[in-house]
Amino acid sequence: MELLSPKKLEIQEREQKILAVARPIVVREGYQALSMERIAEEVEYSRGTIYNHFSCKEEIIIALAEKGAAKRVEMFRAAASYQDKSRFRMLSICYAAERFVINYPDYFLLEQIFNLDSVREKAPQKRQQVIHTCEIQCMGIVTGVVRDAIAHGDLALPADMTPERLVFGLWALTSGAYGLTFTSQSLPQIGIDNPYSVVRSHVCHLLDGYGWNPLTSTHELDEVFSCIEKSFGKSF
Amino acid sequence: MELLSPKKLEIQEREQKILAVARPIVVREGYQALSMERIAEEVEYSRGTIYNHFSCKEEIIIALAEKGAAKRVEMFRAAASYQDKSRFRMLSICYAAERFVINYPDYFLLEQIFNLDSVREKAPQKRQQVIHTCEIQCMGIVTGVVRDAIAHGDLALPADMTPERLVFGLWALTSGAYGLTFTSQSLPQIGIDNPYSVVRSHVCHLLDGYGWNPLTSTHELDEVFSCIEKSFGKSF
DNA sequence: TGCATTTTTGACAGTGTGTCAGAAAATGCA
DNA sequence: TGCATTTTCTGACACACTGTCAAAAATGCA
Repeated sequence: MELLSPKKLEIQEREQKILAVARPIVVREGYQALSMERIAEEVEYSRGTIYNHFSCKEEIIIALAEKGAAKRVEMFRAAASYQDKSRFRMLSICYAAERFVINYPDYFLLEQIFNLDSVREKAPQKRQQVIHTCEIQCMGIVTGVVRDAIAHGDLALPADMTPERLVFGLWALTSGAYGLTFTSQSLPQIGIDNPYSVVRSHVCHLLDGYGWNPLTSTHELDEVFSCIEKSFGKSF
Repeated sequence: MELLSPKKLEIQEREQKILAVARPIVVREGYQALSMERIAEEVEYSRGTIYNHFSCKEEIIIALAEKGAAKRVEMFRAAASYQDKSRFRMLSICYAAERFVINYPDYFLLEQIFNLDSVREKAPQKRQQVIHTCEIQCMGIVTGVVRDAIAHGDLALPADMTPERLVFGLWALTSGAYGLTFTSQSLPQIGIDNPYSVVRSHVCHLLDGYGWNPLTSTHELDEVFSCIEKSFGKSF
């Protein structure tokens, strides 16, 4: 399909190499520690060459975050396509969100950094658009499951609630919890040693609060999730 | 109590002046735009003098975040001290959390910046401790209300749930939602024009999911919150 | 091979950091 | 008040990083 000259190929490869070098720096030492100078040293090209690929270090952050966003879409899509009761599909997506954070904590951290205005604003519009599109895609996948639930009579939303609003709540709950997991120093001290199981529990009770059938009783919770876990096997 | 020499007083005042100058820079132009150089220019002292007060710009961020954390504790305390049914007190605290973000978006943004490892790690341990203590205090206030609810028979938690875990869920939901409100570009596009009312609704349904009495029916929701709003009047 | 095009380089000007020796100011005391 | 002592302030210094651009090197094609 694409017959690239050796030079073009080298350039493409170098782009990936730059990202590969940048990623551990950002993740392990923070955004502050990332500098074009340092990247140039590590990939053994001059700073000018790095600037041919990325206009600034913020663009590198976004390029990394893009990969994460695409991965999440992929995982959500797989989870939603699982054929079963609507509630089970919803929980599968929550499981996917959990696995995303556990399997790719780097991507999650990068997302947090990207979310800072000061970082996002410096990067080119086009890159931001890619991530935005992924966000909308995830949203679409999850609201799709909610709509299916309503269509199948598993769920009846109150007048002031829409599928989007419900999903926003789940999104807030999970991203908030995982965010706190990474940033708050208080969690172990107050006895939250496994935030993931807490999130699972809250998601279930929130769905219960909206009457999304079939309700999950507490003792079934682990069972349901281990069933979901099995059905995905090693694929996540 | 404290008879300070005029010089000591001047120094104290200058510290506040530095913070007052730094705050709008961080909030309006982002963490990137804050520099000791710029602060020095604006307060009309040399850079060396600024360094006598704060070891680095990260410490300035934390000093600002400290004020916000203290404010939140104050608001939570006021909300929890409201004498009424446990569920009503819980919702009052959620209202306080909402007002905090609405009234002091600067503080909320600063908190987000402070939460980045790269910023937090550079600041002195002692400052971090202050914020951590505020976090624990807030936690204590809210879990106190949960414990009261259990003691009064308004709430019975399932076996795997503790007051701390429940509060963690509410904390995640609210901080996640408000975080998204500030950072996500997708919200208006998917019809989330008032995230605050969505959070209110989810909090109520989550509490319903746990069977925290008296359950709030959807049409009562606005009523309950406007009642809370009135009871605090202008105090928030 | 030679020449046009593309790619790479590193020097440059600019902005910022954190430190520290010495200048300046404030304070205490006879 | 004058003067020694202490405290506070300053700006020059060494260093790190940014983003640019003219010149150098590599590449590819006739």
